[in-house]
Amino acid sequence: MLASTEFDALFPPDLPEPGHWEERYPPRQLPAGAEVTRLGPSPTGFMHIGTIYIAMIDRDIAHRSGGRYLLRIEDTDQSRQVEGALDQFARAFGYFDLAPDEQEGDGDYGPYHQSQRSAIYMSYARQLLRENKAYLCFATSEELADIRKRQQAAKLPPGYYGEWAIWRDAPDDEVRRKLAEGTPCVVRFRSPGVPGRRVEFGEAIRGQLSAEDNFNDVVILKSAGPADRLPTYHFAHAVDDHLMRVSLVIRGEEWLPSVPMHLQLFAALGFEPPAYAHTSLLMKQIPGGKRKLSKRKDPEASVDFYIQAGYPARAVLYYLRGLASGSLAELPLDEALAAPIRLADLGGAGPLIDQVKLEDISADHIATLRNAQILAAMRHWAASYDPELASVLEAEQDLALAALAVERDGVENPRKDLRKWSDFRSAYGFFFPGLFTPVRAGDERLGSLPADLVRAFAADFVAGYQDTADPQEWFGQIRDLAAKHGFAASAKQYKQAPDEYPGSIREASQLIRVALTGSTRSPDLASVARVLDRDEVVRRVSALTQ
RNA sequence: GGCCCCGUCGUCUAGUGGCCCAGGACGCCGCCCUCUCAAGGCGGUAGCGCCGGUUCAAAUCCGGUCGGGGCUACCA
Repeated sequence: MLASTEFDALFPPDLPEPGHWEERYPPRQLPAGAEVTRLGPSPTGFMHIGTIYIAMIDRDIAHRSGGRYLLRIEDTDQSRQVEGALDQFARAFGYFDLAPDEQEGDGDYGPYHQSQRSAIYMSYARQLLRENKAYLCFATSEELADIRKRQQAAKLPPGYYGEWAIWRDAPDDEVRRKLAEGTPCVVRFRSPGVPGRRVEFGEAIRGQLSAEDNFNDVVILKSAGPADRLPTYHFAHAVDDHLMRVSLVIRGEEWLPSVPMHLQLFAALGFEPPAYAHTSLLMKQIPGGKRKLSKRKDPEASVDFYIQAGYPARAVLYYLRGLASGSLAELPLDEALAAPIRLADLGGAGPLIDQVKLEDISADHIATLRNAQILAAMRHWAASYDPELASVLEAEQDLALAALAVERDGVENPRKDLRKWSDFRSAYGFFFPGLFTPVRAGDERLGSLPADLVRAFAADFVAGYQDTADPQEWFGQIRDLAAKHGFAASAKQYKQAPDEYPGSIREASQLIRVALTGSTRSPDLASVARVLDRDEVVRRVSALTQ
């Protein structure tokens, strides 16, 4: 093994000792039982909905226990960095109201970007080197690929261990020569594990687990520039979660297999390991089965998908909460959002994201909102995602409120035709003259009714139109005209002798419906007509006569 | 391949040895309401992966098996 001074020469001369960081980041003064949780997203693209899922759990557990929930940006892979990712993170936290208690610029345990913590990682790596708990490895990617190939051929576990760990016990002179040549190297952890040995550890969701101990000499410091070397996830996890005094690490299940290795790292560094909870992965249904929601392939994996479509944040949170804990899904939304999430209630199996269920929940939620609340949310959403609609809503707020009141105010079961804000245009857009194009006779939406009949009916309707507030009376106008123009009085009657009528009262109503709403499906016509007001009704039905 | 996690209706789940020939929600189907939708009401469809074992009794405990998912990078 090289002398300490030789290792020291690999790092900046003024690099502090670990003790410095221990003092700089003292244990937190928190009540007993308080949990400190952390969210560690990587800015390698849009935020995954699973990240919001975990953030919700992180915050819930931290706050309920009197602890803190912090955000650490895990940007140790500069090559995968994506422009604008941080902005999107902020947008996502804002939308779901999951802002962390502590993050860059707001907290005593920063920096909260791993790329800015290089000196810290190097201090601890140097310490491990001096203690012979880590070593320098000069293996090239070609050599590593070759090792892997041979291991595969020999049906051996892949990895850097035993005889394959060519630099683990390399002669000092060999190491010195490579160093002198300036050959790039990484720092590897000298794993104390041996193949076949088992370890046990507790896990907050799954209980007591056991696994084969890690015997892989994982990379802890990557080889990039000598000035500020960056750590791998594993090393950063141990160092940061210790120094940030995190007590509970909640992360995705994909990390479960590396727990034995992480435990070795904590032990080698002399750190108390945190408690672990590994949430099951959110899955997507695919033809052959299911797989984890993929950032690359699945638009619904992105938080932006939910924000753009305009699913209310509370509905999404409620849905995710139900996934986390089945009993919470049985509770009404407000109660469920207020109830605690217990780690032990989380399932071990990965749930399929069910868009239809989310829409049902969302529609139910929107149905409970007051018209003014919906309008406010709509305007906020439209400002970003539908500017034309935004300006219409801005100009016609009273009309919007009146439209939203249709079959929602003063009824026992309110309309549920809004599942997300982007539904508004198709469900309510027709109320606004600026968004409505009058329908003319011959339009295919009118079905098979002869154009002449449509014109005559519309002309009669306009001529005698009474803007009455009584729905029965209002529909009476259509009934009378339907009879006059030879429509059957009921669908049943029409069905019995379809050749004798152009249609029934149903088709007659449909004619007016299409004229007023541009659609064959709409809310109660009499109510719609009241909101549109007399002139607009006449204008729209008159269009049919042209 | 090796290691790890998981396995109740199509989906999310309740269920911690008798209360379960398995309950709820979403979906789907039917009926009712009805000027069309969205709803709402009523009814229905559908599941303990399989095989052994323990037990008076198993969805529940044990073993095996099969299946699904994850990990196996100087990505996180």
